[in-house]
Amino acid sequence: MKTLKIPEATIIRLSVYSRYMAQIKRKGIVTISSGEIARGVGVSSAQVRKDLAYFGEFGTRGVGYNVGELYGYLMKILGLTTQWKLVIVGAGKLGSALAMYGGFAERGFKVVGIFDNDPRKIGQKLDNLEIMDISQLPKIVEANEAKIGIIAVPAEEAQEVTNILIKNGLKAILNFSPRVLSVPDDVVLRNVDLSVNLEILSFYLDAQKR
Amino acid sequence: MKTLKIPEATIIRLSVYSRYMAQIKRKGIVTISSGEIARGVGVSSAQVRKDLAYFGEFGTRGVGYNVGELYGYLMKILGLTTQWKLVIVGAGKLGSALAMYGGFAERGFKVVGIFDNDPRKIGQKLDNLEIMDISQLPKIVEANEAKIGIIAVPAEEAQEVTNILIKNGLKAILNFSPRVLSVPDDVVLRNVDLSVNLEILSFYLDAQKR
DNA sequence: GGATGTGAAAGTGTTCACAGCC
DNA sequence: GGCTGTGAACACTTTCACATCC
Repeated sequence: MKTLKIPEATIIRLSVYSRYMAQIKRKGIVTISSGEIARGVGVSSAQVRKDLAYFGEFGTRGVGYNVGELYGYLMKILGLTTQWKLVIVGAGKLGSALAMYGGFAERGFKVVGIFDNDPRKIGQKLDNLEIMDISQLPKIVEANEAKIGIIAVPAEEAQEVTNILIKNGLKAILNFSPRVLSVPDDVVLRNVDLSVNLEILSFYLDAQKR
Repeated sequence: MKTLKIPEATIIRLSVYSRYMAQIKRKGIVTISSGEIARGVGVSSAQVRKDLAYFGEFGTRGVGYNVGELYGYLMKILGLTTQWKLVIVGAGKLGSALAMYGGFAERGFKVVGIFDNDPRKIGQKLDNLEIMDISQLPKIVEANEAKIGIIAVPAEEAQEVTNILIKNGLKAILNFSPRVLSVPDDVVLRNVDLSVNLEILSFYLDAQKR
């Protein structure tokens, strides 16, 4: 395998391809071409082949890709053959919804704890998960070997919570707060900013009128 | 104003700048340089200046930018001087949380309706909003002049719901379902895929071990 | 024949570095 | 002197087009 710098956009598409392959696999289709994948997920066929080429040669010339095999390769590339444990900090509307969201389990992520600092919330149940005081976080992270933390607290508390997560050895953070966070180089950070997404729509809607 | 093609990454950053300016403004700071903005949001100062230069000359050489003015320009560029009305389809965990999420109102977005097709959910209240049958959507969209639709239904129903939204004249769609949607050219679509984001973290976490 | 894998070309976005202005 | 605004250089990503192989 060559060690090139892989574009982040490629990783995003690989995740999309993998889900598309799961869908195709369920239909019982055995073979698929880059062109068919491309049409299914809305990119070019060359793009599909280039993305896959970063990681190896998975297809057969003149034929295409074996659906089951390709799915397996994609899951392995994405690191989804092991189950990742994650914790959520912030048990407001968003944090609670994320804790109960079924989509994570489907792809092998397991929520092992949700934390808050509001005494009125501590002890409440979300499905099978009890909201715990943030002071319990170190114990839960260690016991479950959680590696991913989700931040669903208000902007003002986001950096503080981030520091706690990092101190407890978490190496990946998904930030839902509308605040730019600083993290050390060895921690992966992704921002899912709901307002930013609406504002992008606003920009293009408004632009249509100009 | 020049009409260049503006990178989408620029729009995302403008949204981030605008929120940072709101924060700075609250502190009572009057003037700020591109370098200070850059440090605050984690980009380069040249990037800040280039992004702004697409839309005009807002600063004063040797001095910097007036915080209040720049904030106003950014809000105008982003189309946030008018209030956008939006509807949410899907009143599951995620849709319900979004309906009650305070962050939207803060930036001038108003949820005017939430819809589902599950009879058990119809009539239930989320804060002041009653969950309605999807058949009521056309009426609500028209009465409120809603322009934005949020999709929070399972993957299988996502394209169908999208078609309904488009038929009712919505021009912008925020898709939370893990499905690639097709929309006409005049409809703006953004995807917020929670699992994709976790899978990107998974990829980089796994890569650390290699 | 047909679809992959891949260098080369085109296109897009970011950084550099400095002229211009306060 | 200091900071903006911007053309030019650079870096990165996508598309093209075709040799390669089943």
